[in-house]
Amino acid sequence: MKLTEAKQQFISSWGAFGTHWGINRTMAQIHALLLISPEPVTQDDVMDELDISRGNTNMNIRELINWGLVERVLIPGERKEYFTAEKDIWKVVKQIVKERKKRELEPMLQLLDKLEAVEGDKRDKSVKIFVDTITSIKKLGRQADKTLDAMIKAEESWFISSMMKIFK
Amino acid sequence: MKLTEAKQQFISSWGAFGTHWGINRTMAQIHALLLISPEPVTQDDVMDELDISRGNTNMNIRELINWGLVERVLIPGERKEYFTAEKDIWKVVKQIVKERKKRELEPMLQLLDKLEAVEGDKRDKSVKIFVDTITSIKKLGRQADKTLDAMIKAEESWFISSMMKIFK
DNA sequence: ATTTACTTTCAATAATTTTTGAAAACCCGA
DNA sequence: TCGGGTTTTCAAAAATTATTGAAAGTAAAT
Repeated sequence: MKLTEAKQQFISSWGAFGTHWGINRTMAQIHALLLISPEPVTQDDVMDELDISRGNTNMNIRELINWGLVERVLIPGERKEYFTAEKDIWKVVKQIVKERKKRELEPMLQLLDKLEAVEGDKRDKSVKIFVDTITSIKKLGRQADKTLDAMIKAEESWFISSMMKIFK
Repeated sequence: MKLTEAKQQFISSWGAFGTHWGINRTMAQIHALLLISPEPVTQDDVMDELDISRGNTNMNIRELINWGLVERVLIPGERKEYFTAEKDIWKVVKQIVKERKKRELEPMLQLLDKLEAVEGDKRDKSVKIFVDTITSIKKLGRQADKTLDAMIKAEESWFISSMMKIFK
């Protein structure tokens, strides 16, 4: 397979992959493009390469910056902005985990705390099953939260070797 | 907070949560409803409770069955079908992990294998960065694959205590 | 064999999400 | 402060995804 074709396949599947994870296709594609670009690229490069509008490109690049996955790069003497993606995949994964934890897991845990305190007699079956469900989701959620915290702090090599020990 | 209100909040946030994970809102809501229902429920119960149409209810229940999260229950003497969700949250998580691994991670790893074998000279910078990116994604992906396999097989208590050891 | 109770399908519609592109804002240098 | 290159915004349009509901399908009961 030729490089050009391989790049396109990568970009398009990374995009499809993204949609399964609540990330929009274009944002994931731009990320993929930046990941495999040796040099920083401009908005116009992205527009040309992926054939999308200026507005769309701009919004999604900004969103990637919010996620901490892409950075602006200023090239001395150049007026245009250039962009580059973090290339260390382990860092990328940690960054995504960190953001999603903050945006999704933490609010969910807060909600569960509130819901667990529902009024009612636990001898009532529907109260019991509700509270039990909430409690067990919370328990697992808290464990996940701790585990992810540790992961965010971990070095890749340390993390992987720990996993190896457990899972052989 | 009253049980009725708590239930509604749970259902609605579980639905919102689902959308961040590539699951449609309704499917997640039905799942939430079944999770907190002490007894098996019928399609009509779901329709009434969530105020959605028959067709929609039917499709999403079937999808939950495909995911292995919900089961049909036949009640002797009753003509109607009843449905019930797996209540053990650890099993639910394992089931979801198993399905998503099969549907997403495995195909991605296969693609990466193909892409890694791209033609071209690694002294060419754009070839090098492409191959390096693919290789490192693959490496992490394979580790995740193994880890998830171990998790799928694990007992909750064993799994959690292993995690505790690593992450204190 | 027909009725009745229920389930499934799917074309049409509605809702939501994404994308566009032109206008406005921004920013640097002259 | 003006001009031109660049970025950002956002209302409108397009694309995608979810939902409806009526008709078709299925199968137990009579």
